[in-house]
Amino acid sequence: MQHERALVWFRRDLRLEDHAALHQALTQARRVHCVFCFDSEILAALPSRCDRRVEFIWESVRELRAALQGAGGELHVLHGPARQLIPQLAGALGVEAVYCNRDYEPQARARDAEVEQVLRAAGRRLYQLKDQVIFDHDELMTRAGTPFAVFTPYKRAWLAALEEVELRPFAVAAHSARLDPAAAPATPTLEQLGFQRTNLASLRLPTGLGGARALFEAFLPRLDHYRERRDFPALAGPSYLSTHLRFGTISIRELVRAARARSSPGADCWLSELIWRDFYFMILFHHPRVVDHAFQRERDEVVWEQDPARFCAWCEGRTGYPLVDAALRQLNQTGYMHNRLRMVAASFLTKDLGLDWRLGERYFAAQLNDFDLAANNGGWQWAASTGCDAQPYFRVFNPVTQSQRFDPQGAFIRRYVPELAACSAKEIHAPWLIDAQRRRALGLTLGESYPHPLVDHATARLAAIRRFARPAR
DNA sequence: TTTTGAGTTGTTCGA
DNA sequence: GTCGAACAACTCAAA
Repeated sequence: MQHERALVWFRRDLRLEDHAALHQALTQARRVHCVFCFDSEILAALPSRCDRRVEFIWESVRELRAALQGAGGELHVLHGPARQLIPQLAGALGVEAVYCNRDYEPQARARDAEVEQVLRAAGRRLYQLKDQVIFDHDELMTRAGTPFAVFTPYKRAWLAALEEVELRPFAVAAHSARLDPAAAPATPTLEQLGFQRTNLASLRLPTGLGGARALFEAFLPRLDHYRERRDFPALAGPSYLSTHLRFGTISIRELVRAARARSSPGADCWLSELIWRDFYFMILFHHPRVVDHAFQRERDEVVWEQDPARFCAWCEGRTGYPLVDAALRQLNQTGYMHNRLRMVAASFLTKDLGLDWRLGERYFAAQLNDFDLAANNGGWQWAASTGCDAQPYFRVFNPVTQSQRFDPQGAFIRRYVPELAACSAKEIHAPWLIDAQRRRALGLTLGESYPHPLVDHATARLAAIRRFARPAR
């Protein structure tokens, strides 16, 4: 036994099972305390006091606390600056070590480095465990010893390495008697944190461990169909686990085990998406500059348009392109956007409107329940053709073609753009092409009941390609 | 060191 | 409607 007392610091890993830091602490210490801190520095930076993510975390923390109590332990729930409160609590409890799961975002790394320093000055240790990813930033390297920069070779190396590991769950139950049950103050209310209720409860996004379990169980029978269904926003193709993966209410290892247990094209395809997640964490760790710069340095020279009115129309789902508008309205109303639509929306902002990818990235960051810096940044830079392994710049999505291909009946558009609900499946993708008489019959007045298209796609596409083309040599 | 093969998600044009 | 080529070279990763 290495330590008499330890403290497990929960952050984006709000579960009890298959939890690396908790498992390690229970293995190495006789007495284990647990803490979660609503970090006032993070909360203050949020754009709104009405934030589904905060409510989701708050609900999940309450469930985690109940689960810990059920297992014979307790969860200290703090509110304030984590980099001060965590070392303070470690001191008050007299622990020798603090255990947490590693975070890859630049700000979190800075915070953790500071906490480690303060703890060390007081003679305590901070252990950071691998838990968010299957393979850490330094575990998969090219033969030249450099980090991968292209997905496919990374994926090959990742799959080869997966063959060599067992991915056994980090069991907690065996040592749960070591959890310390000493009472802790009540969990602050949402109001005390400075936040209001949102429409979270009305969404199909159950919170906490139980919510993650329910979504996972519901997805398993669909897993084998993932590949055929995932691109159609009107279908239940994806797992809808992204927010749970973001806040760690389910373990990535459990998902990978499930994918590996099947051998179907659907399971392989889904596993590939999980590998993208590891890939972007790795990229962010090695290249923190991508947070506000193009991964491809020469793409920082691209001159973007300045047009706040158009940006605003995009945000509000008023571009006049039905699928793009449906996508943004889905985001605004629910905090979720289907992955296919994230690409369509990002392509439209950066290629059709010629606006800086960082604007869209920050808007998504503010709105997405599942917002994760690494994946969001990677996805935006892919779509904007500025990233590592990005889409070639001349490959520009056609918002009408994408609409016809991936929402052929217009079912998804009708859900979020009701003013077009009466249009036929043929008409709904490009309402400006409907002739005047038929438009009157539909009660559709462009510019009034639904906007004119903000730009002409064919023209915008050529402008986008020019924007990226290098000057003639 | 040099060479070789390959690269998430697409669109348009012309035959 | 269907098909293949062009889009534009460039860089990465492995042999």
